Amino acid sequence: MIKVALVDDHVILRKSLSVLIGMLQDFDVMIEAGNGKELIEQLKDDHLPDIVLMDITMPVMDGVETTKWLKQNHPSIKVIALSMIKNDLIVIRMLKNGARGYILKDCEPEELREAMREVHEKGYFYNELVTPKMKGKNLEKEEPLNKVMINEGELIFLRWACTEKTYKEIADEMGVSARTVDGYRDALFQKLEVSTRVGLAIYAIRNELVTL
Amino acid sequence: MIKVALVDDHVILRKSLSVLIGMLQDFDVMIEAGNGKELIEQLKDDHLPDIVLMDITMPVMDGVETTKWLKQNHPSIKVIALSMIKNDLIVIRMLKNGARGYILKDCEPEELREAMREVHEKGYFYNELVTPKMKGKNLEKEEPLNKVMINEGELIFLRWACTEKTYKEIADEMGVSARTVDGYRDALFQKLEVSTRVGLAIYAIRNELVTL
DNA sequence: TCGCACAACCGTTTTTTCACCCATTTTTTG
DNA sequence: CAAAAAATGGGTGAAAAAACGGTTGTGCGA
Repeated sequence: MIKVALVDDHVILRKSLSVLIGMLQDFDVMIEAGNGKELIEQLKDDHLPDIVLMDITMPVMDGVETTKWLKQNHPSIKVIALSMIKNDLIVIRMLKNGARGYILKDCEPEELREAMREVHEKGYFYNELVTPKMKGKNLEKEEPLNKVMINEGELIFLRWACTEKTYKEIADEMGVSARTVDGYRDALFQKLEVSTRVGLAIYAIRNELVTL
Repeated sequence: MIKVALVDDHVILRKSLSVLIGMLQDFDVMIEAGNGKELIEQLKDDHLPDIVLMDITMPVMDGVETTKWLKQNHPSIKVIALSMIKNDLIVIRMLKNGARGYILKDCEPEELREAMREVHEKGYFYNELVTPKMKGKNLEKEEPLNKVMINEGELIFLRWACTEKTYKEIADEMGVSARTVDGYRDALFQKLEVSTRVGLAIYAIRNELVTL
């Protein structure tokens, strides 16, 4: 029996997915959690899941943070990202933090089953979403995996850009000069191919870079 | 047997919810659709569902549009809105267009079951999300149901506000003067209690007023 | 050690956004 | 019908955002 944990903030999806997986041969849902923190609280060292199906956008503790924590504290647990969106940046962020696969919420149940089986047997599941990101890359190192790689400062700024604060106020929050913030903005305009602050916010939301 | 149709754009949720509902006594999922248009295409006059569980944010044809269409073309079909968010405005919009109930995606399966049963037997399911909106109101009439009632022009503007267009360009798109657009903006700033365009966009997205 | 790339920083100019003031017309309502 | 409310269009000025052209310092590899 392969032990599965489900982490997603929508009860209905969690419960019904639990039923669906429970019907599959060889799989047993042992943990359900509404966010990363709830998952961690339920983990017991002598009774860990083999696989975690992890949503990305969640309150309290999101999928990226939780995957990172699992990699450090329970590296034997294999995380599969379960996301609503198809986006290079978020795929890379999850893989870099230790996810073994990345599938969409509108995949067929059969693909989900195959992903869980492969991850359990081979340790990874590389579908067409993941493969292009793996071409001779070492995910452990900080390499420029993608032209659209956003660095830490830019990411923090991007999240602030989704608020009503002015750039000046964002600069204060981040502890850098207003001009530096302008630089982040200009860099992101180029990388993300947008030209307004609304464009930034929409991008961040669409790519689950912010918790709304 | 109560015949149920599921309309949601995420295959996994649809399939697993279908399994969950199928396990309940008296309920049978006869239609699954990824959006309103798919639902309509599958409807046959001699074999209609009793209940439709309707997601709100969907591509092609969203939950509000689809509910409105069903009310006009198949008033016997009872729609229950199934949403991710708890928000007065979207609750009212769904009810005004004919929905018989409104439940959240993170409710317990038991509440879903109760909602379906009540809607089928009594014609409506009013939980704590809906009741406050019904106090002596006639939803058929265009009444000021709420202080935060957005009119049609403002709603169209609000959707444009989630793009990279300037107000001038939005005015051209809407075929009104730039000043009128300013008026829409100022009215929404007050009603929605925001003060920047990013605030508008975030509100619209958070409340599923736009299809991202 | 010499560039090279890149992040952080700075200043200026133009465009857009926002906050006030207002008038006119249409619709709603008592 | 008359009064009230809502929708539309308008102007000005201050603030913010965006486009542009720069400098400096640091790390890294050829």
